[in-house]
Amino acid sequence: MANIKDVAKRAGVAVSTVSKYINGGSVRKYNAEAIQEAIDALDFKLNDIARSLKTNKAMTVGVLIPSLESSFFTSIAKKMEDGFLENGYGIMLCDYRNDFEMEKEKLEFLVSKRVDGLVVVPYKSVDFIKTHSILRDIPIVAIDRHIQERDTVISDSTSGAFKAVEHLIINGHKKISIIGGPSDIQTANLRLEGYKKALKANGIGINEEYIKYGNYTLSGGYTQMSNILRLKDRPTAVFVSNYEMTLGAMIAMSDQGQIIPKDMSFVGFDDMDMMKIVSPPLTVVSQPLDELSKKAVDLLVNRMRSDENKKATVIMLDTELIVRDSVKNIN
Amino acid sequence: MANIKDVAKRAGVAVSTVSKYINGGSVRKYNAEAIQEAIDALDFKLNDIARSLKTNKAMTVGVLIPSLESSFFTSIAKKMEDGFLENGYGIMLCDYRNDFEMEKEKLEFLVSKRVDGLVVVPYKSVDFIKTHSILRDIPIVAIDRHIQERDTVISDSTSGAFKAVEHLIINGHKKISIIGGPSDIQTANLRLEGYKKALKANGIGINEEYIKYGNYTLSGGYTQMSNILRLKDRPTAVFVSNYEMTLGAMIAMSDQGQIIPKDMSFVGFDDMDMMKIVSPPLTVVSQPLDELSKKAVDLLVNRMRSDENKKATVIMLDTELIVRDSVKNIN
DNA sequence: AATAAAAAACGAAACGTTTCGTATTTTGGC
DNA sequence: GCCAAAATACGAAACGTTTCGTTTTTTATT
Repeated sequence: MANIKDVAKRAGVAVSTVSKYINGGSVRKYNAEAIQEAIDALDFKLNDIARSLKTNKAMTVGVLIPSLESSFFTSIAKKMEDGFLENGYGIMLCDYRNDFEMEKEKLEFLVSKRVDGLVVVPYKSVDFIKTHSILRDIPIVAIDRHIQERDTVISDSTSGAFKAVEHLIINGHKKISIIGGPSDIQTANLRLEGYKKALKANGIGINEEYIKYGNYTLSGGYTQMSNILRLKDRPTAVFVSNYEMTLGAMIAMSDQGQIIPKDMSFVGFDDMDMMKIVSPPLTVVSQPLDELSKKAVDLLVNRMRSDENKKATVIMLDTELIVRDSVKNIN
Repeated sequence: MANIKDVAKRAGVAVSTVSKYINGGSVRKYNAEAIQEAIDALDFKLNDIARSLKTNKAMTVGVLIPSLESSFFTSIAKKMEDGFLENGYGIMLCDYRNDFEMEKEKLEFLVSKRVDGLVVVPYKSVDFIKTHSILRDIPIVAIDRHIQERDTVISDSTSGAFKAVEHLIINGHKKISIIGGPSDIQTANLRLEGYKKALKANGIGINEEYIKYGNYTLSGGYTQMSNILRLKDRPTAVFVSNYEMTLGAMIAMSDQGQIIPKDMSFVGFDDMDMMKIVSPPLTVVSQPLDELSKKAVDLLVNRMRSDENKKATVIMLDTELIVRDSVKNIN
């Protein structure tokens, strides 16, 4: 495989001149032509690894999401990839299966690839990122969940959950269950908080039995929904606080021969395509994915380009309640 | 940031000794201890880029799939990632949005990162891969679709489609439509072939009006299903030949107030979780994803480890028809 | 046409590793 | 305790770039 030296030799110029040409520096016309001829003839491809070693820039950003099987996150990943590509960056996409050990491993893997920056949907790595010798110094944007002293883009989980529950209350529901997430995930807590606030604001007491903690996965949603269906004093409605669990909860419903919204009203979280085709179409809290992705890209690109140490910015986006057919009016 | 030189200095040994230690060579005990102490104290992290430059191995494989928003492919990607990790390889995952230009770009991006091997779900890049100067010499495993003279893992599309259509016929259907894929995608052709074979084998004539070509995306399925519903002589059943289009076709049905299987019988392709929770649960042709992923990993790892030029192996896996509730018996 | 200033080309050093041939130390058999 | 053989350590070169200080060439001014 030809390298820059071979090109220089064939073109009859110095290596540094070839380098300059490749990187867009000004070069005398006849040299430019000779170099280009040599590049074509030798089928020279620049060795990015060598360049990275020298420049200490990989022109690559790492993207770490909880799971590749979550359309919510892959959808964001895809949108961000577009944005980064426009800015000249490629991406390395990894997932960590909602596993803390793997989360750390993948973070280190990405760092070992010397990515220039990172977009992370953090699970338990918040402290790890803060203390890890290298991660500490690398530009990172957190999405979906907050990392202290880091640029962060999130949507307003609390008010989203509030809207969802309020909607149920307006439709006459008083016995409302929530399938929340693990208490070590920020969005889970915030959504639970929104749930509680909405109940309180409407003078409805909190029944601890109605509060279930899933693990943000499909099977978690399934399990918790099953538990809810077994309750003696069964709720008339349930708010499921993320996308995967919403799917899982629906499987549980259908497995038990329960009909939405006849037997149970439903409000889900995250408006994926799927929410429109399931039967019935689901009422959901929708996060602005396009905006979220765009902001994340902008923040990270800025951070990577300038090394002035600006303070972290936190962007919180509004959610929207999309009303479809999964809530029964029992007034 | 500490490098291997700093470690050597602090440990009082030569750089090459540190290198040997890091790479598992035998080193005198007191030196090993001193080196480890230095590594810890200086928080030394090996620079993989420098190592890659020297060894010409990145211990990374590139995975290129058509779309990150297709659960079918992300699911495979995830399974393969596990396998590669077990073998010490990290992965770079990319998608190309079913776009040939982007397919080429991403291929070149991955190559520019000097990945050691590639797993590709090829769209139109078959020739590109065959002729491109670098791709020609890099280990590549094709999945889902075949690349000549390359290791390939696919499932038997033709017989899968055959089973699907046969199932419809057994249930009394004669007017059977297919939503196939673009004619430039191999699986699309093979599945169409299976469809035709099944009809012929059962003495049913082929009605060109019943053959629709979608683009393997959700919206393509939607459009083609809408077209089918508009047909004067409407079919009683439809076989949709991939996962995304199946979803799209279902949205179209529900948008037009059509009920499965009352108004139209359905057989889909690829048994994702979703197929179980939609209502009704869908009868589908299922591909063995675990096996497919595992074989792909094995093939590529072997290929990367030995550079003997073994002939390409093609593995074809069997599909399975999973019968659920989306086909009406009209006998 | 001479000269100063600007532009371009040059060559060597550096990035952080691994590798390889050589030098040194350790081991074990006598 | 000696010596050969085995084990380990060493130092320099190399991987393919970029960068920077210096030299050469071109351009502009008079």
